[in-house]
Amino acid sequence: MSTLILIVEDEEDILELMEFNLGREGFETMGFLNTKRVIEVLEEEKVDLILMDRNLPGTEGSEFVASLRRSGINTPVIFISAKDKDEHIEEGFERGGDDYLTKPFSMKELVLRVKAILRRTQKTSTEGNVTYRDITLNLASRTVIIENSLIELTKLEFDLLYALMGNQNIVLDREYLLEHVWGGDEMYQDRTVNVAINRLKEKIDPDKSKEYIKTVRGVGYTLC
Amino acid sequence: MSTLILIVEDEEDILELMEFNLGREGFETMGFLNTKRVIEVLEEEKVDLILMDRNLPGTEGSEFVASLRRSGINTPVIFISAKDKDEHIEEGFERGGDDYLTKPFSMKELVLRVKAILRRTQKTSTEGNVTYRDITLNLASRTVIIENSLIELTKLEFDLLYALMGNQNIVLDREYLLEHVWGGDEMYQDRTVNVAINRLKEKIDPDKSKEYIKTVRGVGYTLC
DNA sequence: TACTACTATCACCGTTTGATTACAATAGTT
DNA sequence: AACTATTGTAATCAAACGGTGATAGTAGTA
Repeated sequence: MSTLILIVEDEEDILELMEFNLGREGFETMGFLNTKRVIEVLEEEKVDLILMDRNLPGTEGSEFVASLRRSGINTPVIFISAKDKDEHIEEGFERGGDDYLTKPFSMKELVLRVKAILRRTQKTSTEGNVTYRDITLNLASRTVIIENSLIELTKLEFDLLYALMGNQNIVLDREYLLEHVWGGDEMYQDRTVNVAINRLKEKIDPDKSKEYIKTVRGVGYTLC
Repeated sequence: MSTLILIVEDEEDILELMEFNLGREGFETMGFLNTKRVIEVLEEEKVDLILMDRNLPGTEGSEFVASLRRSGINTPVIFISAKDKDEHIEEGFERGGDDYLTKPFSMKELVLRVKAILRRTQKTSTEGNVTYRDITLNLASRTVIIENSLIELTKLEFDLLYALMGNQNIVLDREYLLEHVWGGDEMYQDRTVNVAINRLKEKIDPDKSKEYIKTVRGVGYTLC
């Protein structure tokens, strides 16, 4: 899943330069010399960030963004402009810009500001997932997806699976699991882990064909 | 619920100037001349934004922020510095900064960048609508529309629903909800949340056919 | 094969947790 | 003041969860 950046900039050489530099950083870009077809694109494609020149012939870039906002499009925007007076900065921000670059700017700063904005806005979408083979855990939603279908786990089962998945290829002994999954000060028997593992196995692999969790006799359990 | 900005700046007159200008815009500020007591404050108070001078005597501001990030504190940061070379900008961003201001800067630009970051991070603080399935919240008018008809919610119910809708697919535990919805310093019981959720459910889905809010046993609640 | 040590599995049942209702306290309104 | 709306807390109930003991199973070893 790559990141798509839409650029509106009427100076063709600058546009190319921006596309080149962002492309080199692994971003996908779509460049436009004016705002004509931009709305259609925004409706069709999942655009992650817009770089918008404010000094466009015809429409003002900030006016265009303001109209996007009115129609409910909240894609983040970085304005680009030669104007560097406070009043213009203000106007740009007020109309829904997330950042501001004034020409001339270095390509390095462009890339850095782009990354900073994306870091802020993309959060949570990809972070917080753990994967092992065809199992995916999402920590935030506490969901478990196996082979594209949702599996229901109890809190203990989820925590247990998370402990195992966060330590792939490492054998976790019962003492460790009781400490980290069960936690607290209560004393439990080692056997408790066996039963919990068993219940977990039953849920994530009912027909026992996958063998996700391997028992290491005399030690503990592991995903490997 | 006001916005709290924490400022670390060793030049006392500049610090005062910043506090004055941000205060005038309705922000609460806490100023520090060094990083000594900052961590304690971050742990106690809900800080919305940090303004961090990089040229501090002793610790580098960016190094300090890097250590915050390592300990899991993700409060947004704007770096302030006299250094304006690319390499330093880069270092600031890489270490978890969200924006960068170089001295000398105008108070107007400071305020604008602060607002821009807050807009981005606090999401839809007052602007815009939030939707989930056939529920639409309007933050400005604090109204709730479900299936095209208006639903009356109390303040608490609205705030609770907003918290859930602003964190779709994320399980919110009771502690989080008490902190963010109830706020304040009072101590409430976890059970308080149950009852509030129950009342909210009754209003948004009287015949219990929609199942908007899912209970995650042992953890909390989520919209999913 | 026989023995041993460890593990899987099952069923039971106490504990925990959440839903729901009722009540009390408080604040806001008329 | 009387009334109403709001919301925290207590009480009750039902259900889910999970720890434990008993028993069966299995791998390792001689």
